[in-house]
Amino acid sequence: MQTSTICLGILRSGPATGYVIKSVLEGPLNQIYNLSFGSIYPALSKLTKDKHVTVKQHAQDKKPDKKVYTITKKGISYFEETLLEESGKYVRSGNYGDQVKSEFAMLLLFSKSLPKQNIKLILDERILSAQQQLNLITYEGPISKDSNLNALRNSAQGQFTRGLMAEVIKTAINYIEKNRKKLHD
Amino acid sequence: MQTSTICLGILRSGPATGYVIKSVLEGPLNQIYNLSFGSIYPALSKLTKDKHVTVKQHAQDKKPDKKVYTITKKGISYFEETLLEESGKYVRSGNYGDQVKSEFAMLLLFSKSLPKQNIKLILDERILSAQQQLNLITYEGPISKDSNLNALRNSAQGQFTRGLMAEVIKTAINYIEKNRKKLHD
DNA sequence: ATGCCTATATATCATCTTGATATATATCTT
DNA sequence: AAGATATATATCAAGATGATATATAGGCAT
Repeated sequence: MQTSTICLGILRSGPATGYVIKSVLEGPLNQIYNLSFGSIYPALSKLTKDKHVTVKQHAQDKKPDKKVYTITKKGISYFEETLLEESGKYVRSGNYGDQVKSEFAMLLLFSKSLPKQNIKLILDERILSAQQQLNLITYEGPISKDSNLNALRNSAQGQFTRGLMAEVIKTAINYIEKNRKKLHD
Repeated sequence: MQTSTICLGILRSGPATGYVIKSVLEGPLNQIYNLSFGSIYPALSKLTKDKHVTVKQHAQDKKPDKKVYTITKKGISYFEETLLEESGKYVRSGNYGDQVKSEFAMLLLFSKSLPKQNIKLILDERILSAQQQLNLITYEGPISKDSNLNALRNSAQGQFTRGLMAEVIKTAINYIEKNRKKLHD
């Protein structure tokens, strides 16, 4: 999915800065998608140029201007058309699809080459890390002070998606706890 | 994890061509990791230059030579050192970690903008696709004619990793079947 | 048999993404 | 008072992707 489409989808729920878009991706949408500033900022510039969003610059002394982006009617139409046209190609991708890059799984696959004590530590840390990620996804407090992006997270779609990711993480934790002895005993 | 490290890890189980390395990643290691030829071939060239692998060229008439790569003792040492040194940083990454890009989950998150009939079709296709991926992971037949890469897949580590991915996929299928009505009813 | 698809096999490259780094201030914590 | 964290944008080298090109063999359908 193009970075600009992701930005439009998030901006559909309310105006936001590039920084807030990244925060949403790292917080409640953790496990689902992530993007670097190096792709978010150019995408927002392109969207502005194409009139899919408007930008209001809040001048700030000796800091770069804070740029709040708002989706336009043209942007909403474009987003909805793009999503419908391209929906088919996202079915066979994603985190249990064909674009996976699980460095953790590769590490376990190669773990015959690691001392058993290290494997134990790695699995302990992984379980802790997964539990923290579970907390991030299930967190229900406000995302950002003055943002209505909570709506996206709390919508039926947001609840469904976050619930799916939460179940997947719980399954992984249980599996590791139940089967870890095969790797270090 | 660097592409060269992945290649060394796979070559540890037996000599292979770049094409076979990609096949392994797409078959039994589906869901775990994937790489394009555009990164595999340069990695193998660099590994050859660094004497971490040797290459035997099988001349083929009017075709590019078939290049079979074999890991060297130096390559094995380098692989084991690298894996141990960097193991810590792979714990917080991966397919339920922080480097996720689930286009499917994003599509569902934005699915309020799609006609309900399309959502139904998307979910049907996704379940089918997930079941196919499950078949790929659990497939026990030979990977490649003359390769002992089956050993990697059938090792305790291979079984653990593939079992983890299989459980995750099954959880996702069950979750979608149980909760899909929230998205299109 | 002729055409078409799939598998085997390497190579290249424009375009995009990442992860690091730089810059700057406010606010919270110790 | 110092140090860490949060807010906020921007840039860029290095690496990865997805498409495309090239070439042959084998299977299978018409």
